[in-house]
Amino acid sequence: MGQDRPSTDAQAAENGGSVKVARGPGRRLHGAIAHKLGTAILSGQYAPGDILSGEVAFAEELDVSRSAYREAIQVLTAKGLVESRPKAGTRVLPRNRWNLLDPEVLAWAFAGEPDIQFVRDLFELRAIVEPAAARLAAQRRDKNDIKIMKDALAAMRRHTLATELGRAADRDFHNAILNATRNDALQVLSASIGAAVNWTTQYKQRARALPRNPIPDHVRVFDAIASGDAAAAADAMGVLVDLALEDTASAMGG
Amino acid sequence: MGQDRPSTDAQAAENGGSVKVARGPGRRLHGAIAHKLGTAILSGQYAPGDILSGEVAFAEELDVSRSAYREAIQVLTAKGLVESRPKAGTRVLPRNRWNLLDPEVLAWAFAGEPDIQFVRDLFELRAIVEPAAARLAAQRRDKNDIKIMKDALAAMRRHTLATELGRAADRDFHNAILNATRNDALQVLSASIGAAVNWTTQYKQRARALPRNPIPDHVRVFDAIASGDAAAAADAMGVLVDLALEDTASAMGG
DNA sequence: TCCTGTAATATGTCGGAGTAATTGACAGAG
DNA sequence: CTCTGTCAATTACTCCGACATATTACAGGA
Repeated sequence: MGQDRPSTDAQAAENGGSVKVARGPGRRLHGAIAHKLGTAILSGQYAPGDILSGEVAFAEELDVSRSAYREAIQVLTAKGLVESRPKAGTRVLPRNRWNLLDPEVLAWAFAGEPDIQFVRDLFELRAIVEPAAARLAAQRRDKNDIKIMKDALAAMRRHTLATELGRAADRDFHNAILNATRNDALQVLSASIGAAVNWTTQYKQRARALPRNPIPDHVRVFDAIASGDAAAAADAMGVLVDLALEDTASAMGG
Repeated sequence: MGQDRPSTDAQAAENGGSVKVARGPGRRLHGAIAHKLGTAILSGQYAPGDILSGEVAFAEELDVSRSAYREAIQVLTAKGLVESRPKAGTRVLPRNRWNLLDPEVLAWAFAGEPDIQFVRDLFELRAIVEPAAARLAAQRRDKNDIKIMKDALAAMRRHTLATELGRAADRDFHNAILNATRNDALQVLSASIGAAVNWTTQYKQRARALPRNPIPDHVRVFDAIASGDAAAAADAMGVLVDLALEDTASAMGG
């Protein structure tokens, strides 16, 4: 069920501007609108301080009802991207008000060409958080955590990282580490950053095959956590993050 | 904060159970609804997996229109607290889907009696992030950053930390450090955590006067950053966080 | 027992009407 | 000329009632 009714192209001849929002399956209309506006803001198409058209005008331009449009605006407001006030309209907030760590915002940021500087910031944050997470995991993991990590590692060995199974195993491995930290805040944060950073992996893969075998580095992290060596775990994870940074940088920077 | 009386709101009278949502000035109705439901979820009043009443029923119970109720639900959905599906209703998502680092979610978490374990998690994360931020600030600060920090420090000396001016100066000081990191992601994250952790300061203050003079510790951080000594900056900030943790723990745990 | 089609139900979407609040302009006082 | 208070216009906000759509649950048949 792609396009609803092209029957209204009569008005296309009239204004030629009604850009209907594409909505995939399982995706609500207001979600699609939020995605469209969110990516537009994150890509810089709307700059902080800009004022969006009035509700009625914008909703009509998108060919949606005001209800759907407003619900989308509430989503953007909840994520700190915009702010609406009577008489003043809806304006894009300054960048430091954005919830840049919100998973959906991160997805919007990586929907188009991601800002190099922002990717650098995320890697920097990851280099801070992930080793600390590994340290905590080494201190708090139990038998069950170790088993899950071992299984994931085995799956990574079987399937290469180029396959979906392999990437799933990689995610499982890192998630197991996060679970072992017993820290919900750290867990949520690290999962978001990890997912976002892995978006860049797609570009990297597209450029060329992975030049390095990632298994040994993962094994080093696993051994340190399993043996309860906190310092070694933080160290090994730091190496892992650094390598990912190098690969991504060389793939993006040229 | 809110005088939300968890009492059973004995509405045995004829008003049929309309528990009107209180909405302060500058606070939209849907925002008030989101706040009410958000705090209810964060406080455990609704557990993950629970299904909220139908839109029509719930909206009528709150004595608001379905539109306003729906916009509030969109806000909660955007923050990962709930998920709505046709015929299935709106259910509370598992805790690991919540955007715990969203400023508004943090505010909701601290609206009532905050969960001890969660506070512990936040302090742990802060102990990871803040020293790293101080390290980066020491490496990247410029003349202007140093001037702002120095001014804030002077203001902290003039006004005690018990006054609003003093706390504002403290915030300025820490914000100056974050700005000096030149890392947007780190900035947003640290600002959220810092604000949330400072909520606990209110309880701490209420319990007893601050037992320690915080100025010398702040000076140590400032000197290290100003002189560009990254390791010393991280160290001094670590001390600062540890001291805050001790104070809060003794005030909360006894 | 399993599968398939059908019906019920709650969310999703729509359009319009009326309310409330903020801003910007204007007039008057200092 | 500047400042302050009031007023009006504009805009988002809220409410309402109806219809569309998707998903679940149940009943019927293989």
